[in-house]
Amino acid sequence: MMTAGILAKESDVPLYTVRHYTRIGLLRPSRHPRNGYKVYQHSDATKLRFIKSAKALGFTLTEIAHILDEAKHGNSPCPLVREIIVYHIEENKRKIQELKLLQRKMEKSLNDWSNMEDSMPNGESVCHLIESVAEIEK
Amino acid sequence: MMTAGILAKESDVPLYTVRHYTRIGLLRPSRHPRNGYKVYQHSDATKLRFIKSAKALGFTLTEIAHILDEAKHGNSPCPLVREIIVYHIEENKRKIQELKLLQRKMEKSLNDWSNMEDSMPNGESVCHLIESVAEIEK
DNA sequence: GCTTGACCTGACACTTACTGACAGGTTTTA
DNA sequence: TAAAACCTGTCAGTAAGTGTCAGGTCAAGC
Repeated sequence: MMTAGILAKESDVPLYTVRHYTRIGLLRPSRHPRNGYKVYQHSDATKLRFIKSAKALGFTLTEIAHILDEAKHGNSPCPLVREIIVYHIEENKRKIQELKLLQRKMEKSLNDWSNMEDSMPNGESVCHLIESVAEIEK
Repeated sequence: MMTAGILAKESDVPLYTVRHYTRIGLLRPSRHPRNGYKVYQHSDATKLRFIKSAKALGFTLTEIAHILDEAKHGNSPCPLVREIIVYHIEENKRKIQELKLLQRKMEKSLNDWSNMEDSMPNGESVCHLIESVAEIEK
């Protein structure tokens, strides 16, 4: 039994994150009958810890919501967890390749530009440095 | 002199993107006096081409807006372009390292989990697979 | 018993770069 | 002349927060 601020502090999570999770329904506090303040339980701290761990493993909040939902319905969320991480492993591999490609492209551009003068913009060109990269790719 | 649809088609950009760029002020069409339709010039096509190229090099729309602004004020945007790409090269390097770390973590987790049974959630645990990863890290 | 400061509340705007849908007005083509 | 194609502005949604606002509540000190 605690307020949002206490839960945030004890779980080492910013207060606005606790509020955000509450707003999107990941956390479902009850209400203090007297003042209407949100009241969190010990199980919310467990849940918040789980959310932190899952996020650190690359799970999105939407996926975490599905996992929590599965658990709430009395099913083991583990098969879903295995399925999601397999997908993330593939996606992340793709993403890394994409960023590496961009990295090479940026480094090559900067290098090529070292021999080029700055130019003034006109109706046909904004910055010939960037336009030259597009030209090469054609 | 053309409408949004024509500009989009000629520049091979989705119509909603042209509208989006217009809404955020990257493109500034005049108005047809008769029907109030937006009217784009040849220079907008040049600009749109530039935006496409800059985006492909990793520039954000906000950065592109600054570059365009510099050009509009009659200054060469090239120094700014060089400065931004140097920053992106560093940032992207960092991002790649971060994703590689995540990749190793995910692969190790999936591997470790192959020897673990699925579990049922309770008040102290949601999914022991994910919680075990957090435990190891402590 | 009252004030002050810390804490709580909901609501909203902003971030990135679109993506999609909506209702209604205009233009072109058959 | 009517239907098809295209135009308009506006709004909501995406992911995951981050930040601000005005105002309500609580505990401590005087």
